[in-house]
Formats: sequence, C-alpha cells, structure tokens
Amino acid sequence: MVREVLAQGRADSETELFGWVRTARHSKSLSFLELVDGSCMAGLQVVVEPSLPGYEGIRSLRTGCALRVSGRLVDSPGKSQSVELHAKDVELIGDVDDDYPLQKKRHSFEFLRTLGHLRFRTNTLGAVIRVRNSAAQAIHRFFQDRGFLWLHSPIITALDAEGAGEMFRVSTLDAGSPPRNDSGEVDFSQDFFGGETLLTVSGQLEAEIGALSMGNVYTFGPTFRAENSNTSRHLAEFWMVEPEMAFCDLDGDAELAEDFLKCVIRSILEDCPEDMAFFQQRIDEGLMERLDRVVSAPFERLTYTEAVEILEGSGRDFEFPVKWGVDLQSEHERYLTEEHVGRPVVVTDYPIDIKAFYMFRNDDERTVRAMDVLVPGVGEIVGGSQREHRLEVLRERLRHHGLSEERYGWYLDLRRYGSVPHAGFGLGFERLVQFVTGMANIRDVIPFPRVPGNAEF
RNA sequence: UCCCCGGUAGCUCAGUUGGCAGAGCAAGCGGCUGUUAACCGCUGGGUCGUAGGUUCAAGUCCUACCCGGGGAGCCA
Repeated sequence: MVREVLAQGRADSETELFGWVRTARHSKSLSFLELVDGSCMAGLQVVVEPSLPGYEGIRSLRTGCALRVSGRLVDSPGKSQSVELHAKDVELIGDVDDDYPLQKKRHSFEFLRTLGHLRFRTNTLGAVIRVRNSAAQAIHRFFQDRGFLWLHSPIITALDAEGAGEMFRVSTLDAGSPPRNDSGEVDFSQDFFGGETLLTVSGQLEAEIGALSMGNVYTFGPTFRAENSNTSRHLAEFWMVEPEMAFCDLDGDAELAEDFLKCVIRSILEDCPEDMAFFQQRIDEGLMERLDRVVSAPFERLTYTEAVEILEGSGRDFEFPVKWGVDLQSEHERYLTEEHVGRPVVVTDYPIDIKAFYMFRNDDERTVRAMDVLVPGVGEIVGGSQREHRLEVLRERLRHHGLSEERYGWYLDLRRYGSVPHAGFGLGFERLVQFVTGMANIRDVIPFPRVPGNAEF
C-alpha cells in the first residue's frame, strides 16, 4: 500500500503497487503519475521515462486510470515528496472514459453528493472515511478498555422509545391493500412478526436491560428517524453510541461522556495526523485549536437553571426569549458553548416537563437528572440521563405521561427485581465525525447518506 | 414542515438598464529537459432547471412547479 511505502519505504528497494492515478503530468522527456490507493492522504509519485517499453501508452494516462506499477524506490529530488518510484513496469488495469467527472481541482460538496459512487476518490471524502474508521475503532477501544460489553441491540423493534422521533415501519404486508380488522384499521397481527414493528430510534431501553444484568454495556449501531428534517446536522439513518452503566448516577455519566470525547479525539489525532492536517488546512482553520481546547481543559458544568441565568444576563437579543421552563434553542446552546465558555459545556438538571418519562426525578420534583453535552460548531453532540430506578416514581411518571403500565411491564420489572441507580447517554456518531473533521454538512461524513427524498444505493 | 438564497458549457462561475452566450479549469490536438491542482498554444463544447406569461425582443421581468444550499423546528 502507498501508506506503507511512504511510512517505511527505503530508497533503492524494489516494490509493486496497485492504485489509481490522481494526476498525470507529462513533459517531453518524462511523465509523472501520482498514484493513490485510499490507504492514506498522500499519493506516491511515479516517474516514467520515455525509454520504458510501451511509453506511448503512458502519455495517455490521466486522472482515474487504474494501474499496477512496479519499480525502484528512490530519494526524490522534488520538493513535495521524500521518495518516488522509478517505474520499470506500468500496466493499465482499467482505463477511464474521457467524460470522467472528477478533475484535479476543487469540486463543491453539493456536486460530489450527486456522484455518490465516485466521491470516495476525492481527498476530502477519503480523509472522512479514514477518520470515521479510526473513530469507530477508538470508540470500541475506549469501552473495551473499561470493561464495557458491546450489546447488539435490535434494529427491528416494537418499542417507540417514548417519542424519540417519527419511525419507519417494517412490514411485509401488501402496501396497496393491507388486511384490515373490523374497525377498518390495518391488521398488523397478520404481519410478519405478528404485530407492528418499526426501525429502532434508540437502543437505550434494551441497553438498560443489559446494564441491569451485566453492569456496563454499550450499543453501537445504526439508528433511524423518519423526521422530515432538512438540515446539515440530521440524517434519517445514522449511527449511535449508547453506553449504559449500572450503579451509576448523572455525575458518573457526565464524567464518562467527557472522558469518552477526549479519548476518542486524542486517538484520532494520533491515528490520522495527515488527514487531520488536511481538514485544518482546507476545511476549517480553527479546527485544531478547537480540538486542543476539548482535550486539554475540563468541560464546563452548568445546571439548566444556571444556564438560563447566564443567558438572561447576557444582554443578548435572542430570537427566542429565554425563560425557565422552556427548552434551550440552538442559538442559546451556541451562545453557551461558543461564546460564553469557548469549550464543551455539560448542561444538567432540566425541567421535568420538557424531558422523557424515564429520567430520574430530583428532590425538587421540578427537574430531572438529564444532561446535554454541547460543543462549539455542532451543538448537542451527547444527550443522556440518570434513569428513574424507583418503581413507584416511575409508575407515577408513566401515569403522568398517559402511558400504560402493561405496555411497559418489562421496564417496570427491571425496577421490581434488583433495581439499581443507572445512567447512560446517546452520542450521534456522525456528529462526532463532523466535530472532529470540521465538515459543515453531516451528509459528507457518512458514506451513503439517507435524507428525506434521497436514499441512493 | 417554515423562512431566505440559488439553478447559465463536463466542473467552478461572470453575464450591466431587457438588445449577438462568456471566462478559467476539464476534454481533443500540438508544444515544453524534474513536474507538484505543472505550464504554453489551438480546437470542439449551450433546450440558460421545467412549464406558462409579458414584450418588437427574455439568461435577465412575472406566475407555478422541480431540484440544490443556508437557517429554523424536531433531535443525536
């Protein structure tokens, strides 16, 4: 691979490589081919002399051609690379038609999104895919090092996770004329699973089952929301990381979230220095400084009540006025993390009426032990809470939300049989990749974005 | 779903008060003694998003629709 050759290639060694031409420069007496293979940002410069048999064919090579190249690695007299390959044999494996749409110039991300099968070949998407890979590995390593078990929560589910979002239905019924019951409603008892099933919006409830049996667990897999969201921060299919810890309160949860973000970011910086340098240089000038502030300083901790006081005292004229009891808007979160502290902020203890039924009720009975981690540029990257583990309080909360005890029977069972305080959070994997790379649009940090109106491939 | 902006050559864009459709890059051909998004010359390349309308005349003005982007809401 190019990565190996550049990292450890010794001058005067023989080597063979497979890859694609990124750029080809021909002069009268020489041809220069930049060969890339996806293993790293940089390409290897291949120098071809006219004395090589078949040199006429080399002159028609251009961006996109697939090649096998063998030759001798030598110190490069050029400025932009330390070694280069002097070709002894060049085989054209796959030619490109002359309407190849990728050029050796900057393309807009909008245009590249229309070429979902070719955009992987660009510097930026290549770097994103490598950083994404590195981030996924770092996430597993973080949890594995701490004894968390990877729990494979189901993708097809009958739970709606209490209104986390609109859901996609999974069904094998005839969409044109589904069976109906006496009252004219679709009869899902005749469906594949004998009942209505949906794509998961969260593995949290299943993770609680895991945590209350195995201690510390995490889920890491695809998640689906059928919301008609058209923003640079939302996908209909995205990956989510959801740790859940038994014998743990919100403080432990917030601590884990902070350690987690710092560890994963450090790991990526170490693992992908070239890709990160590219993002700093071409995508976001403030990237490294921002990431440094994340890994080097403690996150700010604020209660919701304190956050509201800060916002009220800011002298800012927000579009949505701040008032205790209403949820923080994007502009409020931005002000807190980007301007007030300039680092990630953990906001805790939100009003009970704007949060889900399963969150632990504080003694004041008007707030719950919920937290959001806000980061500059992206906003909410983590949302979590300590869960309500007290049977009677949970029953009361269910009643208050108009939810039936029968439906949540198994959830109540977990509180009847050896219940313990437990807590967890959900992290949007693509939002993490966005934050780490500085990419503006979430559609450019996932290989195959699914958004309203588009699910190509 | 709502608000704002945009759609002109393969790509990135310019196009003035309504008056002959433009540039750079890419492609094709030629040149160039080691290039770095190489460079230099020449050539080809257009249903101006779609459908209507106003006008002697529409890329330009009006209406509707489609698509894209930014912001908001929903959230991760």
